[in-house]
Amino acid sequence: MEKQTITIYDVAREASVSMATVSRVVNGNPNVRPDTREKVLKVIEKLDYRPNAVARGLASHRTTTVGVLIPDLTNIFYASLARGIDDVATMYKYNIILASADAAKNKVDTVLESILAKQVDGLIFMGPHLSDSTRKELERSKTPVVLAGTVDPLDKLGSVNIDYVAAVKEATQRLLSTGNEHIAFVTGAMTDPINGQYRLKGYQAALSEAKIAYDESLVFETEYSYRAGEAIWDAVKRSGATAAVITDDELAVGFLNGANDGHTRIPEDFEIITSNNTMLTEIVRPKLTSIAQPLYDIGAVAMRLLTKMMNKEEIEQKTVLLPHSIITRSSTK
Amino acid sequence: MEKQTITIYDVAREASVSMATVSRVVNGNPNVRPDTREKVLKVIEKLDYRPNAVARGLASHRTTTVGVLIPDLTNIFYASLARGIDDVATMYKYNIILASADAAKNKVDTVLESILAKQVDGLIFMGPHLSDSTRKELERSKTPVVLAGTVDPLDKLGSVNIDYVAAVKEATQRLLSTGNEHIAFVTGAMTDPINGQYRLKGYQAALSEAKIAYDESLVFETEYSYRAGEAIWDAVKRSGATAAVITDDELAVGFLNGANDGHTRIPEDFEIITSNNTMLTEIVRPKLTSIAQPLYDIGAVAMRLLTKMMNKEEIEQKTVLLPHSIITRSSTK
DNA sequence: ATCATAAATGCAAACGTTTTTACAATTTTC
DNA sequence: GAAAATTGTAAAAACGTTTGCATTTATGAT
Repeated sequence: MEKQTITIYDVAREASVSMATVSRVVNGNPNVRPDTREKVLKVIEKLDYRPNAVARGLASHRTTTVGVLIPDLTNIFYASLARGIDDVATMYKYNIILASADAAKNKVDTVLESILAKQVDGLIFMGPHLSDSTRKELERSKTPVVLAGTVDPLDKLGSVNIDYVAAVKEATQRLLSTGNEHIAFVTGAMTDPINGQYRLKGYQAALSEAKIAYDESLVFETEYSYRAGEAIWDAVKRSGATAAVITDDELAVGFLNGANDGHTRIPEDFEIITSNNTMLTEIVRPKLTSIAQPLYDIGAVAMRLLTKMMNKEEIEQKTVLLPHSIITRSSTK
Repeated sequence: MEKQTITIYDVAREASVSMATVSRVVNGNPNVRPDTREKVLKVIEKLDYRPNAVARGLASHRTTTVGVLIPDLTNIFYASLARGIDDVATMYKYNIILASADAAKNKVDTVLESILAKQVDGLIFMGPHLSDSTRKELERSKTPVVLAGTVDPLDKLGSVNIDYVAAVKEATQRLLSTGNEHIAFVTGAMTDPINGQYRLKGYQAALSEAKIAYDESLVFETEYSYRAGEAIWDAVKRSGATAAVITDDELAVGFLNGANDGHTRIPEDFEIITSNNTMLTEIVRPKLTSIAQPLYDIGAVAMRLLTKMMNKEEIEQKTVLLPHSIITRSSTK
């Protein structure tokens, strides 16, 4: 009663051809006469033969599997990217080994190791921070890697993003344009390059162009979660800010509700711009003005880029910047 | 420059032992003398040897990989289950091959086939409906399967759920208790057993016990999405209902905002109970009263159950019902 | 010491494919 | 009609492990 599997050998025998020929048929190799192909296909059908991907992977050194590292499955931002990744992966016949790796918990390297052991053909990395040890691990494995929705400050790996500097600058300018002089910047860990090196720069650039002094006490560093947003509202309000650029929707939504529940009127008394334009921005009241990133596309393009790398195709540019915009809703004047 | 990999053979040679011994060391087989183990470990360290999981899978017929089918990654309900699954999988050293398979698009069987080809040791199936062809495919593969957050009307496969009949019955009773006589039931496809056979039954049971005639025109069948909720609000309102039981949070949130934007006061003029108690219920205003399902746990327990099946351990019961409750918030009186 | 037993190791055959090589059969070319 | 080129097929060697079995070495009781 054990898994008695039909192998390529059974098919070969039954069709009176060699295993090699069956393999060719299965893989669409043109060097097979139409009638033998036909004959083999008949037998495959009859025996209901299914190639074993593991054996195939061992023999061919290709597993048609890619690893995907995601910090948090339940964060809509990452889930949206993942959907783009998944769709394109399926399109190109790749399976995805997904692993969530909370950077905070130092799980990344362990998880990565287990994924690499599975001989994935490529890897997509989401999440804000790529540690040195992770980078080293990746290099040693020589597996093609693309970052999705996160930057590589060393600019060595493939990556797909929007221009975070410009986006945050525009968002800040939008708030400046309605007369705000004290604009808070609420974001995640500054050690993440995307925050500390890119977004912050955009924020500062906008202020500087408007001849407003950068005030560190208006920068709030917290984590990306609803609760964190609720929690930080009071502090931001007390800082004297009259508007905020927030870099994550869950955070922004928590923040907004903190304001709502504290009876501050949005946008009359306080304006908010968030950054990811996920469904959340439309669910809350007032709806949130947001930087619009093409989330699905970032994932999709990242995966597409990865397929090229895995095929060793020529890559015109390994850092792709997708367009962004600002969608005005009701949390700004 | 090609991937010159260190194999078990290299380690064996360098440590002057046989491959078998190295294999034993790597796999923690106790039949190795401490000092040889030590010696081998040193060499492994020195050569930075990493076992190839594909070869391992071929030789041992175990891949330490499980397949996970998810209908929609961006639906927080499923994402929450997935997180539970992922955590437990990691705990037991399994990797996850994740595939999203929109049942609507008939992708399920194709995707499933590709996953099974990868020789996964087990499979977790989410999503409301298990078609006959899918079921057949699963049976033929003899792969252990657990359904998470969905029922098996034939009661053949493992599954982890709450008692959907009781939960919806209680939710309906909650609405009856505040005097509602026309309660709408807003849900997904009735062809999905979880809706047509379980939840509906709970709804009907509550009505019947309250001696209220079941009125089919109060049952609304739509899809699980924010837009669908917004869209259906008017129809429900026009039906004369004064309250609704809704079986998906995104749907409920859309519905709520439809009501809000149409200036119906919740809960004064219309009461709502939703079903999944995701973060969304706390994000909207008024916050939504909800059936509370232990989402993370459903996923976690499902994965745990699957590990037992994969180990061929004795299973006390293959259908697990986890406790539920009703969390009262502000969308009910 | 001696033998029986148990523990540690090695040998070599799987595992189910792909891929290389070689050759036979066919087709093309002149 | 022979030589050359092409095509179709088979045989066998990888791929990097695990594992059953045989063999060697250690252990302990006599």
